[in-house]
Amino acid sequence: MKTIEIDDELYHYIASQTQHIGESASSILRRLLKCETTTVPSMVVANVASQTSIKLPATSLLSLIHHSNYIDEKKTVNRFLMLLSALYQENSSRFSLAATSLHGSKRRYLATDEKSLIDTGNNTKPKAIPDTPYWVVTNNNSARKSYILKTIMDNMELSPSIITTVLDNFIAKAGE
Amino acid sequence: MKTIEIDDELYHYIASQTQHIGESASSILRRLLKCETTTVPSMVVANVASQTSIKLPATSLLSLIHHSNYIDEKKTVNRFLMLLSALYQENSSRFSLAATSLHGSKRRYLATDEKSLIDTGNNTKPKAIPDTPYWVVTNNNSARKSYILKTIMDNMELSPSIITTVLDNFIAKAGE
DNA sequence: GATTGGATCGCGGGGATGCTTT
DNA sequence: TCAAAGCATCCCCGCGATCCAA
Repeated sequence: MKTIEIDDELYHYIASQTQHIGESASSILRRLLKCETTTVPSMVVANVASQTSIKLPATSLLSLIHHSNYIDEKKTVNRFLMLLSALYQENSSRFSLAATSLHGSKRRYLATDEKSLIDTGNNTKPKAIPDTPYWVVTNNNSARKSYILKTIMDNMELSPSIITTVLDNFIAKAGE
Repeated sequence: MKTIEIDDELYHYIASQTQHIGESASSILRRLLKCETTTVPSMVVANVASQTSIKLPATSLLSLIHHSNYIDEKKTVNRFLMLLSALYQENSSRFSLAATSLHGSKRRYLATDEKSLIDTGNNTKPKAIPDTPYWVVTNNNSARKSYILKTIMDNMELSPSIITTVLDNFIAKAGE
């Protein structure tokens, strides 16, 4: 362990990015420094929010689909996970609400633990949604992934135009 | 001013991102936390070069292997391509020199066109090195990929300690 | 016999397709 | 019986260790 000194403003910013009670500074920083990767969203939102103090809905989503990490990703699952992660960053409580009410006839689609996804189906192939307490079912086709995204976005009450943009983009990339 | 505790590895990573002698932790962190950009390797080199006008050898290489895009990448080929790309950014003329003199008994390993790699072997699976005019042969084991990296780095006359660091890291990740 | 290099083929992940259920 | 929705088997393809050739 090492100690570093940082100014108050920066300190508060970092502290505000805590995702788990008692999370260490190292853990928070590692996540934030990953921002060049997938997690742009949370940063972007945080920055925009602190600068404008106006809520700009779906900022992280829209920036994600224009971000090279997303654009260059050719596996549908990975884009799926990125979008879910961004949705969670967008509004974690609405996301949670949307998540719990979503399921198929047998399968649960989202949960905060791997096991309940494994237990409600065969070969569901659950994957953790990055920077999120959630897991998603993954063994399904692109149409269903799209459906899961749509349902969550609808429940989160994002604007219809944004939902359309995101889905059209997702489907277009999936079918090639 | 506030004090935070972080683990050693993270500390060294942050320290390695210093751009001005005596730069404060806050300053470094603010810069890193804004880096929503992506293309760190080439970016880093360009920035460092223009700001300091001192040649800092292998900066892009070392930052690459601490970068989440590299760390999180589990496919050896992709890390291989990233490293080659960083090496080219480092010094394209030395890279070119090193590239042309490198081959196996039948196969050419690097070329500026796909065809000559296909033609000098069966199933060579050439891949383009990102942000580079070069292609590499890919259908080989990790030991050979490592050998290719080593040979190029040696020919580019990077410092032995850097070469060791990069290779140890590459091999460690490959063997898991 | 040992070493170096080539490239076949085994393994694992992704997700479309086809079967099952409602 | 037909249609629609949902599940999960199974095919395909990329990676790269292993084995074969030089």
